[in-house]
Amino acid sequence: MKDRSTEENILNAAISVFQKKGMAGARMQEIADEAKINKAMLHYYYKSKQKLFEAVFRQAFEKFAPHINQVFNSEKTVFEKITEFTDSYISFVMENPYLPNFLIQEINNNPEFANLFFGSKMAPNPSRFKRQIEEEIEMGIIKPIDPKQLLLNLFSLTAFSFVGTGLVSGILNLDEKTFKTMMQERKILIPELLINSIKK
Amino acid sequence: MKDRSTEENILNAAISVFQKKGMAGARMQEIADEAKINKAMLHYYYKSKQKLFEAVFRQAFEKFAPHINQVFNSEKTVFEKITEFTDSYISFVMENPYLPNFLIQEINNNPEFANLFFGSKMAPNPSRFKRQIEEEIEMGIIKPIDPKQLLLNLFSLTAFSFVGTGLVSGILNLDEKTFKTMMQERKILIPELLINSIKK
DNA sequence: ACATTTATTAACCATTTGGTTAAACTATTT
DNA sequence: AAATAGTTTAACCAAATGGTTAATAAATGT
Repeated sequence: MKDRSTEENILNAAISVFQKKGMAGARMQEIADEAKINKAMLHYYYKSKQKLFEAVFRQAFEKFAPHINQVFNSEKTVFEKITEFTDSYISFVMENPYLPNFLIQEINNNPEFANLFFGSKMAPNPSRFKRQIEEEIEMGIIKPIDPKQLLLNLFSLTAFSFVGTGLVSGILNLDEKTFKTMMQERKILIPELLINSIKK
Repeated sequence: MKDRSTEENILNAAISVFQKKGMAGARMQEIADEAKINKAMLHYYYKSKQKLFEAVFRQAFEKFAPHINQVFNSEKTVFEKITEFTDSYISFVMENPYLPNFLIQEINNNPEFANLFFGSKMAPNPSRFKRQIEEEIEMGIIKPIDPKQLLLNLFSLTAFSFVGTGLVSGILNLDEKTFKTMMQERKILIPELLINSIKK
């Protein structure tokens, strides 16, 4: 952290606190402390906790959406998309480990609010990808599958480890180092698993 | 809900509220309202919010652990375990949709507290299952794999849909009915996917 | 240099929230 | 039936929390 503007400092502190504790668990005072400024500044730049939360949520959503859109809207083949998504998404999440959990949590807690984002232009749209799957099935490249199930498999396999870190590490007895090694291995393992299951 | 004892009513109300809103988001007043009793009763039967939360967490953990132990400690083959876990776990979670998310969330938020449970006797222990995998590999039934990765795949594919319901439904544009249909389909789809990937 | 706008702070305020208390009400015991 | 123990409630309390204010400091324009 360099010598950023106050407003940026606040947003960064808010990202850190909100993503770890969620809307309900976050405290304005803690955000102020982390940003090393007076609590009143939070309200000076962002009117309310809700508004500040919205800024954090928007930032998270905008960081996350491109990874999905890469799958939905690029020119690559399905196999390439699976491989590249897995790799880039795992790398991304390892550097933003709280982000997927934060998005999931707050979307679950406040569906109407989340729909503002799913209704917007930047919202990922799966229709093109669905068409692509149908085409590749017809061309005999991949076996018949429900595109939704394939996507759900892809998202599950890549995201769950991070969302459920604590539970997973608890059940499997993983320390942090083992966990990270496994995630690197999964960059190969997941595409292998998914591609093998659909290739003809 | 019949005409249970007050203490049971409180616990049920607490389960409902805590599982939906988490420790931080839950309000004692809301639990009292849901149990249709005075807020002081919560403290009469359970000393504090923390204690009440612990009762809810314990109940959730005790409901959840057997599904894992079924995989870890039964006499079945690996293939049978994959099939049976998927089926029973998806059924279970469809009836307790907030439970996995609740566990994951609170374990992430409070790892030291969670370790009390992972350290206890009822805590799932994967060592027997790991040995079984090694044996079946040696016997030529399944391909060489890391047991931890197999388990992680199994848990990811079954649990993520429920933990990330909102996000998944948002991205894939699912209504509740489609979601439920897909989950039924996954009882077949997931074992197929996993077994095919490891059978020799 | 002076005035004006912008940024920042310390002190406050109102509401929410977990928790307590004293009194009332309901069994249960003798 | 009186005494005792257990249950339930309304009213209350203190701390935490989101938010405001008024005064001050810093920057900017003239």
